[in-house]
Amino acid sequence: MTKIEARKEAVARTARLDAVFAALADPTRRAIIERLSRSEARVTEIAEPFQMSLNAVSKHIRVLEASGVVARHKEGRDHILSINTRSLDEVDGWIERTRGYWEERLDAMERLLHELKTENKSGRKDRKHGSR
Amino acid sequence: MTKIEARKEAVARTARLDAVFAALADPTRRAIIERLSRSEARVTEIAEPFQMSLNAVSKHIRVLEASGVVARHKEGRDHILSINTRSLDEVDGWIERTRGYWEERLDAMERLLHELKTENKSGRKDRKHGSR
DNA sequence: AAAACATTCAACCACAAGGTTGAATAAATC
DNA sequence: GATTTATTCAACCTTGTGGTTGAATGTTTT
Repeated sequence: MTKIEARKEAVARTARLDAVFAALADPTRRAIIERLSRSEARVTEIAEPFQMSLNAVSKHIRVLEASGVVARHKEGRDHILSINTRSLDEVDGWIERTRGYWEERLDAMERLLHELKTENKSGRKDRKHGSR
Repeated sequence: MTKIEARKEAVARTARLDAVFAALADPTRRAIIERLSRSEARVTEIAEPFQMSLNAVSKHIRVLEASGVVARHKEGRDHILSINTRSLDEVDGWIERTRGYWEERLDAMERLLHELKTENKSGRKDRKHGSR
């Protein structure tokens, strides 16, 4: 990969992260994703539990689709939505990477600093994802 | 915990997720976090690499602070910023949980469907976080 | 105490976001 | 083929967001 290609890639990844994080920042959209994490569904089905108009939900779905978090395929007049977990992977990757740095430093300093300063701060931090 | 308390908790968690995801949706703010994941820093230090005004960066920092992703303490006229990974844990938790559902289903269906339908789609999906 | 520095506050602007309603398109049903 | 059903498109409104500049606040240096 050339330098220019690599730069393009990075820019694209940034834009994707922007879009996915923004998509997840709305509670309605997270609810839609949670709904879809259980099964595929049509637009109307998805809209049903919400107060707002069908149109509003349709717009939310478009945002999710544009961000790559949900995919759509048509079956006759129905539009069937489903989750695309690969986009979540990318976001999760960023979080893990960022936390990674922080925790490496913390691991090194924690015993030194925390043991010296505060004795009463209960046990080790809970490290969800092992390694790293 | 009473039902009402539990409801309040859920609402608060939703608001927190809103805030954290929104905070992470801006590339400048993610860059700030990445910067802080390496070491604490003052506002001016953080602002230095960016094109925009110091004021703009100051506002971004406030957003990050309001979302709980970064913490601030003052040392004289300097404001020292640092990351709070616990807020990232919460976000990560949501992602893992949501992807969890999806992948459970996928795990069950994947062999059936994918093996039957498409033979050429190379090996298993990469499962970053083991279990769940 | 005056000057320099670190940071925020306040007012403003352009534009995107989340919602509404009403009409348009396209497929299924009668 | 007329009607109902599923969904989007288009125009509009209000609020929030990211940026600007200029002044204000508080702290360190001289």
